[in-house]
Amino acid sequence: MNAESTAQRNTKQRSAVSAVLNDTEGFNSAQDLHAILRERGERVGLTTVYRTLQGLADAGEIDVMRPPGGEHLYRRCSQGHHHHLVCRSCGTAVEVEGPAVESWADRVAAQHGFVDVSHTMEIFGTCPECATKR
Amino acid sequence: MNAESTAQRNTKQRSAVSAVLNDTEGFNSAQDLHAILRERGERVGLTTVYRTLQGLADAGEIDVMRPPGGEHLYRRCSQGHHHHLVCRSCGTAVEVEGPAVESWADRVAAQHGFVDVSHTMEIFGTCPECATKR
DNA sequence: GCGCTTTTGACAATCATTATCATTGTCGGC
DNA sequence: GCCGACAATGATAATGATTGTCAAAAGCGC
Repeated sequence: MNAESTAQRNTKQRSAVSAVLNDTEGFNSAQDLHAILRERGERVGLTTVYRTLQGLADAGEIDVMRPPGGEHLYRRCSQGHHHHLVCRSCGTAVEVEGPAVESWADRVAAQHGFVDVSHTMEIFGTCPECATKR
Repeated sequence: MNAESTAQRNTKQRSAVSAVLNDTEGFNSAQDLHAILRERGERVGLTTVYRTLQGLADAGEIDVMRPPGGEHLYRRCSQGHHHHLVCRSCGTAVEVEGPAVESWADRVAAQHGFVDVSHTMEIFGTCPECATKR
């Protein structure tokens, strides 16, 4: 048994996925990223995109969001723990930090005796641009 | 066209689904609820279960959770806005309130000019029982 | 009771994600 | 630089929850 099973090998595909995540701004679904790679002429299988994204997510290098609608969305984000304020219309995402929220979640969990605590939070709304447009 | 299309009719199926939600404690998937109805001898189609749950969720009578894993989980909850502290192992769910979180979310969204704001939050952890067991 | 309208439910369709497995590419040692 | 073991890849099939469809079967108002 070894906890250090970081037997990750460097492959072109992995770099390609990572590169696309660098170039794209908002959240993208796995299928979107796959399509972008295709357009770029990169030969990457859909399966690999999923696997790579999972790996990156596990490594904490990208953020995953599960919006109501069923698709997983991925995005390269700044390091550290933070949450997202997402526009329902255009998908623009703003990174926000809420130390108060973190501590509140931990505190509440501790009060109930829960350990090994994590949490998820997303804020949805309509951004100024989309609000004026409609 | 009428915005007041709350033309809900009372049917046995709807009562049955609601009854099961009353009897069950934790979160249940639509398929679980359907199975329970079957065991009870109620004749309810899977489609109807989904539709009924959606309706109840829209009406705010039940809560929906989308845990990482893909299934929608439903639960009858106390009225009003609140969040859940869920055990990863046994699924026990505690309702928690966090006025601070609500106001924080609203404030942050407002700062960025977002309107029509909503948010989702789930706290995951291991409950005392499961923690001592392992 | 009657008729209109909603609801139901069996089944098919959808669609993102995961599993499969033979082939290919990397890495580390020689 | 070359080789062999082993992880990574990727085309395809499988999975499985959710949604769509539409004829038949209840509700509700009168």
